[in-house]
Amino acid sequence: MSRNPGRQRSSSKAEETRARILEASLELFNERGFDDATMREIAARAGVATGAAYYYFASKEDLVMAFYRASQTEMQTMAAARLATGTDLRARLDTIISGKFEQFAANRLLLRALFRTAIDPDSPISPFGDATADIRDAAIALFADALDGSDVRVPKDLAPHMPRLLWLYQMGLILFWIYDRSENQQKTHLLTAKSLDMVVRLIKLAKFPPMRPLRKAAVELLAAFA
Amino acid sequence: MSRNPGRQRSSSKAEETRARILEASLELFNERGFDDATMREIAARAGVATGAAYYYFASKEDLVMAFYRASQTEMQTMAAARLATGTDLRARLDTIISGKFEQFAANRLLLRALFRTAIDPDSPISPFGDATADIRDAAIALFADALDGSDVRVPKDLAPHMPRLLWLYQMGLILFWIYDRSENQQKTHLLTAKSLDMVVRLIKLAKFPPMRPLRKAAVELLAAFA
DNA sequence: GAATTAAATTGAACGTGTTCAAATTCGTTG
DNA sequence: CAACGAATTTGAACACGTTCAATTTAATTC
Repeated sequence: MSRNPGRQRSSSKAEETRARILEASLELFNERGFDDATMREIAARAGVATGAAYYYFASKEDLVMAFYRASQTEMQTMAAARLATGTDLRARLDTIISGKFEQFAANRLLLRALFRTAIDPDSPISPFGDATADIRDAAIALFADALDGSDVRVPKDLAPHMPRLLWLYQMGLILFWIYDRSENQQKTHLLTAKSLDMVVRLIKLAKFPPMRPLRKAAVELLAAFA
Repeated sequence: MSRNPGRQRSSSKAEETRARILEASLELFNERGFDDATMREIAARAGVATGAAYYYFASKEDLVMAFYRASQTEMQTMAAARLATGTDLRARLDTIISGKFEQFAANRLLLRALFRTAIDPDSPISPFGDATADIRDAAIALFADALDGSDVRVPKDLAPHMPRLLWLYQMGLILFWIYDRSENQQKTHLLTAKSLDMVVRLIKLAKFPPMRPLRKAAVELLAAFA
């Protein structure tokens, strides 16, 4: 819907209406929270009728997803640039994860709403669902980059699963962030720092013989759920 | 509201109406799922007007919470009984975890709805919130029992954190179960079996020298978030 | 440039969860 | 037992997210 119609340039008029609705919704979500912002009010602020919002967005939740998708691409370019230098794995992972939290910080109310609906498997914005596959793949690819450009050698059997595993780890941190009531979510940042140490240490340990049976079990498990 | 009014016995008439509404809601939630069961239909099946449901329950979600509260105590006592025999750690953990899934199985649709509200940090039934501390502590104590009665020796520094860690692991499995669309949730059971192998292996490995720095880091992290 | 097709926009209407003033039931009191 | 008041029950009404037939606007075709 409204994907570039291919006629003229990029159908500027409609594109602008869509942008106005999205912008109005983000404002209201962050002002009042997801539940207390009404579609009627969003449409009114964007200067269109109620139904227009549904012409451009499938649902109220879809507005949040549009924001999420937009911020993911922004993240993409941001991280790609920052990832250009340095080979230290911990620093590279921190770039991605802390970068994401920086982005999240400004839209906490909105993202809490996102996660609440996202947790429902039937929701189109479930982070594990089909509809968000593109976003998820892009995020996972970022971790693959971080690994590839680093000086750490991941065992061959584990390597193909590692990006997905790191993405899952990040999701866990985000879940913690949702619950984190500490000022500026410093608890999350502390957890990120400390757990990142462990994660990197674990990756480096993975290649040594005593870890072999554990690693094999892990790989077998990961393969079964690919 | 409607807590024992203290006059006569337990105000049998009202109590029965309340029970009828709760029963009707559980039926409909499991028949159609949370979203497709309407309050009007629930009230109709219970033989009362729509508003009556709101006299006894604060909201539609509160109906799910009422079920959760009722079934929670049953869960604990059941698992405790089964834990009486055997010293194999893996078997003991499996008793707790698989036991929980057995009880979950009958009310899958309903529990999915529950989780949706529970994930909201502001919800009174958030599994990480203050209001559910007693339930959570009981569940964690169950894992402490499983460890204590087993033949596996957990390193002293790690031991006090282990029950909470296992509870967290169980929460992860439950999250997976929520999403698991496979028949009879066999994927969850496969994941439980395989990951349980890894968990037990990791616990047994934890005491060996090469793991010491990693273990220390883990303990430090756990201590910071106690 | 008129006719035709597609895109964009409208706002009333539907079914929902929830609220609430009014009506009813019921135990208690005088 | 009459009367009072609290507990219970009712169903219309409200605001919401969402849908959709109808209308307007823009683009394309001949």
